[in-house]
Amino acid sequence: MPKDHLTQTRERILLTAERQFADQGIAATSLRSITSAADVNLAAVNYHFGSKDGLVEAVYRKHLEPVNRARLANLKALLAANDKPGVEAIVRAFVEPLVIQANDGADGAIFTRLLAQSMHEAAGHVDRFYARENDEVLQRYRDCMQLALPNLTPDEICWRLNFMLGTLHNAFLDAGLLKLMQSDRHPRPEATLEKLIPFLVAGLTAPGESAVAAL
Amino acid sequence: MPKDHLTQTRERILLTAERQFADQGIAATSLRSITSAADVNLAAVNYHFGSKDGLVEAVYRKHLEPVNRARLANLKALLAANDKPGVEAIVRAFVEPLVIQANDGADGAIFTRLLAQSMHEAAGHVDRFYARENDEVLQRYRDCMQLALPNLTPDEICWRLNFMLGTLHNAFLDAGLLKLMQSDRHPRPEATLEKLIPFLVAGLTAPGESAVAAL
DNA sequence: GTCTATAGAGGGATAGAC
DNA sequence: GTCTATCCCTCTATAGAC
Repeated sequence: MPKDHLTQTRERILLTAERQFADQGIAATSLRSITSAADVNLAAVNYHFGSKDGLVEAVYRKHLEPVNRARLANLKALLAANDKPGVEAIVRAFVEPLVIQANDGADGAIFTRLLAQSMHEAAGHVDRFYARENDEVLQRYRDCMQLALPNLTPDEICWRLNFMLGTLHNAFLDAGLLKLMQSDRHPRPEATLEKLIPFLVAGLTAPGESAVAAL
Repeated sequence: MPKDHLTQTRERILLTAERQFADQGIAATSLRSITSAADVNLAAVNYHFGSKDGLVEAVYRKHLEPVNRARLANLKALLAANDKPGVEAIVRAFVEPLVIQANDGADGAIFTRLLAQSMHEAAGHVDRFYARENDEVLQRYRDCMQLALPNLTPDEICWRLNFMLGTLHNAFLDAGLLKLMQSDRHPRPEATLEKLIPFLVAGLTAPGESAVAAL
């Protein structure tokens, strides 16, 4: 019994929704707009996802869970192979899953754009799910980063991880304002990654307060 | 004839709007919500601003124009005093107006949060105004940054300015995910600035492609 | 310049037939 | 699992009295 295309409707909604959410924002996207573009019935959203919020959470879960699983696995492997990993290795362990995700089929790159919005739509739908999902991952990376950068205070580590997240999310936002300034319209995720790594590594390893005070 | 409180209604709308836009996002904020919180009549928005879009643009104009004026003035002063400014000086010239703005009265800090959303609501209201307003400023800073970092390709300068913008906007986003990780709930803008500068300067001055190729 | 009242569009959700 | 039809709500914008 092939069940494959029994879920076609559900998948079509999901694919169309993530595209429109990323393009227009979640609040500005109506279920009617999604279902008509996906060529499915309006009521199907509520049947398959319960509500608009349910659909939003499904979109996030679909993409965010694999990324965070990979981040945790990478970190574990890194710590198993080396009891004091370098900063660049840690950054790559965190960022590469996002690049892999961005290259995953036609819809992967769309989600990276959506991700950039997530930090701001905090007041709304995502809030609890998104924050909780990321919290564990960030705590582990914070601890590992502290190992790699013992000269920085825990406080400073938090600041810099926070900066890194901001940089990261905006970097994949379809090049942000970059397109206003040059010709390269749609950089591949790998190209962005290779520009990003030196910037992040240098920022993270910059001399901190204690180093300045030591002068 | 004191005209001061003849514009009270207009000001109240503006103040309430920027707060709610920053908290909930523009699309998710209704004129009803604004006018009832501001204790003014619903129709007053259309009288004073023409439309919701008009109100949005007024909020942006109010805060963004002074910031960008200061950025251009700072850059001009910097180039007048020194024909090859340092990276840190350039970064400060760009970022400090934002900090000053964030400390401007009760509503300044609110706008910095709104600013972080602007890169993502591009599809909507702000688009043309916000992009055009920032474009000139960014071009001048790009040119100046190229002077300070002659080893980087123009392409690389653009990437890094873009990264800087992402970092910057998220940094003032009410500390983003930082609050999940530690106790310091509402860092002052100056505190954020001092953490931010070393991160940005290090990232911007990191060795680039040409430097790597030279090895 | 401020108000009430309402037009007119569009939103999410659901009941019930198939 | 899919569809139509519809309920009920909220939204922006405006007309017109004061």
